[in-house]
Amino acid sequence: MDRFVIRGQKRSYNDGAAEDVLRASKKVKLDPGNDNEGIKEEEADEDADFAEFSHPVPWHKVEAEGLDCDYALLFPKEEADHLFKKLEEEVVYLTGDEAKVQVFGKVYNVPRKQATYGDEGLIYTYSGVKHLARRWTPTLEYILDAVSKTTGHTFNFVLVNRYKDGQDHMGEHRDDERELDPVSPIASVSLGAARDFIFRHRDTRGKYSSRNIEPVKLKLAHGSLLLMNTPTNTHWYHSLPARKKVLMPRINLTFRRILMDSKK
DNA sequence: GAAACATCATTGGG
DNA sequence: ACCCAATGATGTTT
Repeated sequence: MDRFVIRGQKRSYNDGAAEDVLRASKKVKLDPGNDNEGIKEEEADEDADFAEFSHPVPWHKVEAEGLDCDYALLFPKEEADHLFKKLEEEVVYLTGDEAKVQVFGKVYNVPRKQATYGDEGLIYTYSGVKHLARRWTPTLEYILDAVSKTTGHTFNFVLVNRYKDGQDHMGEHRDDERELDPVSPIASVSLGAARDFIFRHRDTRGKYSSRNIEPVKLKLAHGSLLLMNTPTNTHWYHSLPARKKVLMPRINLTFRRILMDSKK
């Protein structure tokens, strides 16, 4: 299977036909089995959308007030299958105290598995606990490379979250840690079981919310890439809700740019 | 009708 | 001021 060789291989969507594929697929439904409001089917400025990326894949703009995301299928199924398997072999998840979180005085296991990888010396803070990033594995480096080429952005860190089935989930939060580069997008790669992903505007939370803005609901497919651009993460919370009918695992990689010498 | 889902209030130490 | 997860209540959807 040499086409999965790490680095230096031509990607299947990068061949001569890519431009035609790109033109042909103006509108891809993210959630064909579900006719809901999930994605706004905007297709006004395809050219503008694609122009900013050096590595053309068919992007789909997801927009709302203060929300700006781009969604694309980055890896074809075969390759996504392979990458998932390799990550299952390579990724070392946090255990023990590092896999626990304290909420209202009680200690819980986080309802998923987490790992942090990145450039040497990078530290990620989750819920008050600092985690030293492990060195990149070959597969993570390969995916990092694909994401960088596709988005035109560089990243020096990835948070890996593994959801063993639909019971595993992540509560509503923002990725607005102080150590993150505020102008850099966050790139979220999904492998394995497709899961619902929900954005909620911060001003719609709670009983006496000041605004009435519809949530933005996506289904993150196997092999997909969701780019969350600024200022999405300052105005919108997101969550990965439990879905009891999902029986298979999902691995999510969120690539970030962490400021190295953050003198605050 | 039952199960799943959605939303809110409640719980506090760091 | 905010974050993090579970639980119970209540309402809605499938």
